[in-house]
Amino acid sequence: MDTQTKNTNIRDIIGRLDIFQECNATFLDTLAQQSKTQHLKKGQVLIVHEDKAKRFYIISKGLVKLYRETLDGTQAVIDMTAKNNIFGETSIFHNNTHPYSAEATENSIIISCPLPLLKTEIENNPKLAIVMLSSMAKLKHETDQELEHRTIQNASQRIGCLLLKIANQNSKKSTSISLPYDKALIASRLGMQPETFSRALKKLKKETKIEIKGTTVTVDNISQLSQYSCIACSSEFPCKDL
Amino acid sequence: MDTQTKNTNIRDIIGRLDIFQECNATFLDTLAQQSKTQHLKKGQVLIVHEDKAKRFYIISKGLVKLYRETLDGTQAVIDMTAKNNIFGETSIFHNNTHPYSAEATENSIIISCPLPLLKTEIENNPKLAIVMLSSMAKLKHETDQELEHRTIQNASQRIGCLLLKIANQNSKKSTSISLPYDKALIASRLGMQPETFSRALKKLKKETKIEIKGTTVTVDNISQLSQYSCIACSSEFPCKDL
DNA sequence: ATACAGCCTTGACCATTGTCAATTATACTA
DNA sequence: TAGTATAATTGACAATGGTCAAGGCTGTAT
Repeated sequence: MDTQTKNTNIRDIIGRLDIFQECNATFLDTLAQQSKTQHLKKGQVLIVHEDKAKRFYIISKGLVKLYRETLDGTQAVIDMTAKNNIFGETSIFHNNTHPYSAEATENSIIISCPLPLLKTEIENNPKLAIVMLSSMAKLKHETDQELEHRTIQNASQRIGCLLLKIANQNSKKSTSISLPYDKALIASRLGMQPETFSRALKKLKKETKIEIKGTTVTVDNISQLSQYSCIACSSEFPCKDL
Repeated sequence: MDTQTKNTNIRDIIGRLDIFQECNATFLDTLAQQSKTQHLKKGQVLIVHEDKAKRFYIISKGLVKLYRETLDGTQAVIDMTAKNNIFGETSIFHNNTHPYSAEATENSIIISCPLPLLKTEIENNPKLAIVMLSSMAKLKHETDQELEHRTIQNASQRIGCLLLKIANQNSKKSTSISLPYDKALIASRLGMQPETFSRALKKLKKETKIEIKGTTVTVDNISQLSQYSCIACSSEFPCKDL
C-alpha cells in the first residue's frame, strides 16, 4: 500500500470518529497528515502515567487498557477501550501530563496525532469543545457509576452487570454473549482478583441459571440476571446509564 | 436586607466563581436576576437522582453531599462539596436528568439558577465551554483516583490520604487538622462503614503516631503518614493530583 | 444536676475477597 | 500428536471489612 492510499485510510478513520463530527475538512486533513501509525504487540506499553504528553491516540484496531499502577506493580484499571475510540487527549487539561498509563492488550494498530493541533482546534471550534464536554461528562458519569458499583455491588453482581451491559445492546429475552477479553482482564476491569472472578462467576451461574462454556455465556432469562445484579444498583433496569 | 442588596450579594457571589471568570457582566446579571436562594436544613434533600433538571445550584454557605442510592437506601457518595462550588450543572449533558442526588449535610444556603441560561451561554461562549471542559476533566481525574484508591488502598490508608489532602494545603512538617465533617460522613465519603472508620483511624494512629482528640487530628510527622498511605497509590507524594 | 439525643466506639461474629500453591484446561508450536 | 506455555480453576487459609448489639461520651435543654 502506497503512502497516498495509507493516508486516505487514516483520513477516513479520523473523519468517522464521533468526536470529530463537528470539525471541518481542513482540520481533519492536517490531523491525518501529521498522524503516525504504530503496530503494538499484545502487552506493549504505550503511555506511562505522568509522562509528558505530546500526542493523543486513536485505536484503529485492537484493545487498549487504561490504568494506573503503584511502584510494586499493583494496577487499577480505569477503562478498556477499543476500535474507533480516542485516548490520551485529556492530558491537555493536566499540564500536558498523561493521567493514566496505556497498554495494548491485543495486537493493535494505533494512530497518534499531535496534541497541540487538537488543543488549538478545541480553542477555535466551539462545537468541538461542546462535543468533548459532552463526551467527558458521559465518561465522568460512567466512572461515578463504577465507583457506586464497587461500593454497593458484590463480585457476582458486578459480573452480572457487565454481562447485562454487553447483552443489552441486543436486548432479547435470551442471548448469547462472548466475553470481550481475557477473564483475568475482566477481573481487573471489575476490580477483583482472577480467583475471585472465577468463583463469583460460578456463583452467578448457580443463582441466575446462566450457561458458561469457555468464553461464551448464554443468558436464558435476562430478567433473572437483572434482578440479581440491579438490586444493588441505584439505576433501574433497563439501565439507561449504559 | 432589601431586595436590591440581596441581589447585589448574589451577583457578587456568582461573579466570583472560578467557573464564570470568562463570562461577561450581562450574562452574570441575568443569572443573578433569575436566581433563587433557599435555606436548607441539615438533612434536607434538594435533588433526587433521575429527577428532571431545571436548575443548577451554587453553594453560598454550608455543605452538600452528592450521592446515589438504591431502593433499600444504601448510598454511594460521589462527592462532598462546599462553599463557592456549583453542582447539578452536568444534567445538561444527560437529557436534563440529574445524575446524582444532593442533600444538605449542614444548614446551608443554596442559590439556584435556570439551566437553559447556562446551556445557552456554554453554546455561545467558547471560553466558558473550555473552562467547563477543563473543570470536568479535573473532576473525572479525581474520580479515577478515587476508584484507584478503593481498589488499592485499605481503609486506614484511605483515611491517611484524606488527611494528607487536607494537611497538604499548609504543607508544614507538623500540622493540626480539624475534620471537615462528621466521622460517619467521612466514612461514607471514603466508602466504608462508620465502625470500620473508627477502627481504621485507631490503626492509623498506632502506625503513624498521629494524635486524635475529638474532631482534631495532629500530624507530627507528615512524611511518616505519607509513607504509610502513598505506598498504595500510583501518585508520588507530594501529591500533584490533589 | 439530670435526662436525653446524637455521635462515636467497642466487642463478637460473619461474609466477602485476597493470597498462595497446586492442579486442570486450553491453545499453540514443533 | 506430543510438548509446552498460558489461562483458568480449585483448595486451604488469611485478611479485611461489614453487621448487629451494647455501651460510652459530649453537649444541650430542662
